[in-house]
Amino acid sequence: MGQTNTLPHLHLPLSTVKDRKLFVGMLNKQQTEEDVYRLFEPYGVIEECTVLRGPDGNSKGCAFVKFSTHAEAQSAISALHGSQTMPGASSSLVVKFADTDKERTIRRMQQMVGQFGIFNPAIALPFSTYSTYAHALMQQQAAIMAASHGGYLTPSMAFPATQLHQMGALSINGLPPNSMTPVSGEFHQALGLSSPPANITTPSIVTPIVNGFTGIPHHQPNGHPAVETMYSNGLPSYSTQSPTAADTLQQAFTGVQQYTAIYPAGTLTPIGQTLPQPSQVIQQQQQREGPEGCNLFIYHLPQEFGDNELMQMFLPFGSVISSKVFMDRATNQSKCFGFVSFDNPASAQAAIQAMNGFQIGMKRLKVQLKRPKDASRPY
DNA sequence: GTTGAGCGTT
Repeated sequence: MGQTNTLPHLHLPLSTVKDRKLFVGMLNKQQTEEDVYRLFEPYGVIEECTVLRGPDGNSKGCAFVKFSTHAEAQSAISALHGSQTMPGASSSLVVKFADTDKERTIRRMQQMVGQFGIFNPAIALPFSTYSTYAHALMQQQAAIMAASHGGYLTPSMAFPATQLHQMGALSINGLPPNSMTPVSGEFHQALGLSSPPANITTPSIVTPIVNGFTGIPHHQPNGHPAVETMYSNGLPSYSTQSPTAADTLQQAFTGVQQYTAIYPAGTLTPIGQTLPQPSQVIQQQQQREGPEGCNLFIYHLPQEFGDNELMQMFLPFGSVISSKVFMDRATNQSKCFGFVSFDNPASAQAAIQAMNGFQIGMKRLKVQLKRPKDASRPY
């Protein structure tokens, strides 16, 4: 005897909203409630259908659809998730159960950390009753994270205060450190940030190997020219610079050579850092820009450069707090520009002086301060 | 060919 199509409300306690409410993503911005309704109608009785919109009324490209039963919602997922790509959408339709309240709370905290570096839930959340709840949630999350790491890693052990500062974790002014530290640690783990975002110290392996740009011959299996060959065609334009600058540049490119030799394409691990176990590979893209005057825009990067090669190239000028090469999403190819952020403006200026106009192959790097996003703000 | 995207949780 198999299952029969019993009506859920006969046996289950009143069906909770969350197990029959769906989040729908990857709609296009033109699709209305009615369009979404028609899409989901075949799979059950729809009690609610809402397209999420911004303040200006424009669709955010996603929606909520609430069915009358869990089974209907599940069947819609099975039938529709990934089934099609809406015109103008960047990937196929997403249909999944909507976040629970807990997940929503955590998501909000993550957003606030990403935007403001706020790690104190009493500040991050608008109401104190929520902050108590959030704190409990974070402890729960921290326990899970700790368990998955073998339980030995605490944030306070993993990060010196200076490094936390670089990461933007201690950015609340006017709060005594001892009021923040315990909370920030738990929060840090709750957000899955238990490994540093980048190797901030200069890798020791760069230092001893300074032999010029012809480098160590090695071949890459993918048929791309090895990165170091790009620097072997003549000494670039920095020859008028001081010997100190030249040394620094040699270190930079030797770093790239060493890096690519050890970690061929695609790995995310900076040199000098042990390869993480898969369970430790956690999203670490929260941090973005550094302070004003610390963020560089770099254009004409070699096609082969990824985030880590970019970082290696700029590490000799200071503490790189982030590096990002823009990729074409469709082709997964570099767009040959990117960003590097330092923790202080002097490093950024030193990097500009040394690297702007640097010739690589047929191109010269453009290295300049990133344009501020509010560049032409009126008043 | 040019500035931190994208995927969005009421």
